[in-house]
Amino acid sequence: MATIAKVVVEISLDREFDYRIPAHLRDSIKVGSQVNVPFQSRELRGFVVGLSNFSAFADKLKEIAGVVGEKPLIPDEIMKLAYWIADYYCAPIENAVRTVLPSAVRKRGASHKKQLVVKLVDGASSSVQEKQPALTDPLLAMDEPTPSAQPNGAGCSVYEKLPPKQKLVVETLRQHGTMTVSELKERSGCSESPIKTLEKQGLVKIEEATILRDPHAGMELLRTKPFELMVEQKSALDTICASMDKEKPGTVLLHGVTGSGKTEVYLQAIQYALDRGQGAIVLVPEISLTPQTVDRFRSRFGDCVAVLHSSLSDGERHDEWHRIRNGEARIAIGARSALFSPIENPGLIVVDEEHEPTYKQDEAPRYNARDVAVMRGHLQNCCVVLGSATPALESFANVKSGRYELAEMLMRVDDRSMPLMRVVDMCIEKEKDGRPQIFSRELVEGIYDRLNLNEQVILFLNRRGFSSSLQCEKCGYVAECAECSVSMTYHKGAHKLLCHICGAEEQVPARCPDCKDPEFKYAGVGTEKIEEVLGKLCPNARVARMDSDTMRKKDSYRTVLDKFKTGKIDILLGTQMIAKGLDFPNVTLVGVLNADMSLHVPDFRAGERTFQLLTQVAGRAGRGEKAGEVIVQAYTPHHPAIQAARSLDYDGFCSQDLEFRRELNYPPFSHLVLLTFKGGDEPEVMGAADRFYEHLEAILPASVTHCPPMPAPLARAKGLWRYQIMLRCEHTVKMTRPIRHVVQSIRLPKGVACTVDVDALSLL
DNA sequence: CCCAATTAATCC
DNA sequence: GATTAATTGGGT
Repeated sequence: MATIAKVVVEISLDREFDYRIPAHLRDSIKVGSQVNVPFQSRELRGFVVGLSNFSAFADKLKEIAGVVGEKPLIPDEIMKLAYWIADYYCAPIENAVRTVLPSAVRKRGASHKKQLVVKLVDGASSSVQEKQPALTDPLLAMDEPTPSAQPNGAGCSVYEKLPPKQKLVVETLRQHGTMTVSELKERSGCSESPIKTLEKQGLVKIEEATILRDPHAGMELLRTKPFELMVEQKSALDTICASMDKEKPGTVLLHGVTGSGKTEVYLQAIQYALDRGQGAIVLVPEISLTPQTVDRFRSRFGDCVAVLHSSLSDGERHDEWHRIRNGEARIAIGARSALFSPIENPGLIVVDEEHEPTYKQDEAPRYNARDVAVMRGHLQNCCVVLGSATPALESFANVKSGRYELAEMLMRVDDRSMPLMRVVDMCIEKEKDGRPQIFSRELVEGIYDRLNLNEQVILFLNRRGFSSSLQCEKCGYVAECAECSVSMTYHKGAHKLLCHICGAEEQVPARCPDCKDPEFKYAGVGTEKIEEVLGKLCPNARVARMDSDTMRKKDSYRTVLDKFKTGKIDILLGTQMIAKGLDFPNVTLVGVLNADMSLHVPDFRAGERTFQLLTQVAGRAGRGEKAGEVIVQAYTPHHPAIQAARSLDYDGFCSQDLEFRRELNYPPFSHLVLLTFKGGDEPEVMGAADRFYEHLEAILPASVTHCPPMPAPLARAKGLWRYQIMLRCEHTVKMTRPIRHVVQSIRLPKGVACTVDVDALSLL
């Protein structure tokens, strides 16, 4: 029996501390237990991460003061995951432990809600029906009404003699079963006194019970049955199930074009896991933006799904977590952090839209949930499915190298064809009219045609605001943010200049601050401007703009989409947020206004991102009976990323982009680690980066590609200067081990901070 | 040579 | 992160 516990405390020290386990706690302390420990002069909370009989600090050991809860909060496998994350992503272990356990569970005072409930005493009425737990068969239809009690009871004479108010209370309880005092008061319309009297007479009981805060209360969904699968879907499902049957299940990359029915494959694969007595985890990129997908899981599996929505309250989150922990929920669905749900014996982990950068956390630990999912699958002998219409090149490469299996679905369901994509060369348009155009003639005609046919249009431009800069025509002055190295965006609606990096607001100057000229040039078009132009182009069309400016209010997203679905909007105009997941059958034209924009960012993934974006946006068209069309406007129409998207040639795009990446030793041919130094004083930041690099260079193995620090593409943000060191190597440890060493050995000047981003996705 | 202020070291 | 020990530096 272990006498020493290794503990990480809640403050970020990145190390373990040894404590003696007092005899009376020997049985209750396990790896993963939350404990209170004396630390210097105070008491801290921490987690037991290991047990031992020896300690190098035997002379100064203190005793664990107490343990929180009976069962360890962190199961073994999740603890192993936390360790792997801390190690691989160069993060403090305490940070990783914190990440795998929601704060709603970890924090002091996190508990189940206790309330007083009123219950009919047995025998008081023989006809009372207890509410049945609908756990047994997930395929049973849920929408059948629970049989209600017969109105006249079993001829109970005591009941007949009750005063009317008390009669009403008993009747309410008979119909709806046990409920809280307040609910009972509301439903029966009585005050508390008749309930109290009934209690005195022994007809009802008032007792304390734990109440589950149900985030889906009152939102019953019709249960669905598995659909008949198409040939490709069936074969994909077979691949997944075969993998699950293996002794060592693997990772399956499910490459399915938009509309090929990936979700139904997930659903049936999960059913297979449930049938084997296993659970499942489903990760989606942005859960608040995919209510339709989430609803499909709930309507197939009902209450054994725990939805870890970002808008849950701490209490709801706490309860959902415990519903998973005690096995009541067998399926967890949510964003990134849902990966750490304590699903016991998971048989399947699904990562939907695996290429999405939102799976990467942008604070320590900077983990990628897709890659950690593969790791969890490996640790728990569980199959992992990565689904996407445009898999990341990293995943594609893992198929090629044989690490992942591939399942492909290249046909849309119901025999629909992929939309036809046309690329319009905006340079030619410019020559025709002598000046840059926002809309090409083809796109304008396309819009008019669709409006005449009463069909709908989606227009996509990935830039919000009215114009991306405000420039003086005379002297060339451009309004820039005081804190960041970017120009201020002009927002016409708010009549403000906004910084899209730090959010700073400024008044729009009446005249140029330098030369006092009152004329400004509005350069770079945003969605706000498009909305204005559309108003002139087609004054009768009903246009809705969707970007983070118009989506400020909580449910405006749902409101606009509902309006679009019911045909109250003709043209939906928006940024990123309308690129994914939307499924509107009446949309027959999708226009992409400036496809080059994402191509010209200084990032080796620019081509890949553009290809993905165009493919995803195109997938919004032609999802109904009528065929869809996509018009892409670009200044570099012949760019391989645009051409590949046009001809729906995923493989072709990959082989050509991989060629360029191989030459420069970029991922997926290497792993990439990005070190960023930030601070308020530029020379100091530069100096710190240089000094770090000197130490690092001296101990880096020859296989690591590296060059000296340079200013980040975004040289300054939120008042901080940024310098970067980029490292590339086939093996991550060859970079992270030396980095760890330098981080621990040299001290950065006060006011300069360093972040380590392993497998960085954003290079800004 | 003193004391405040800043910086480094430690926590089991 | 918070406390304590060590070091600095400007004053007399």
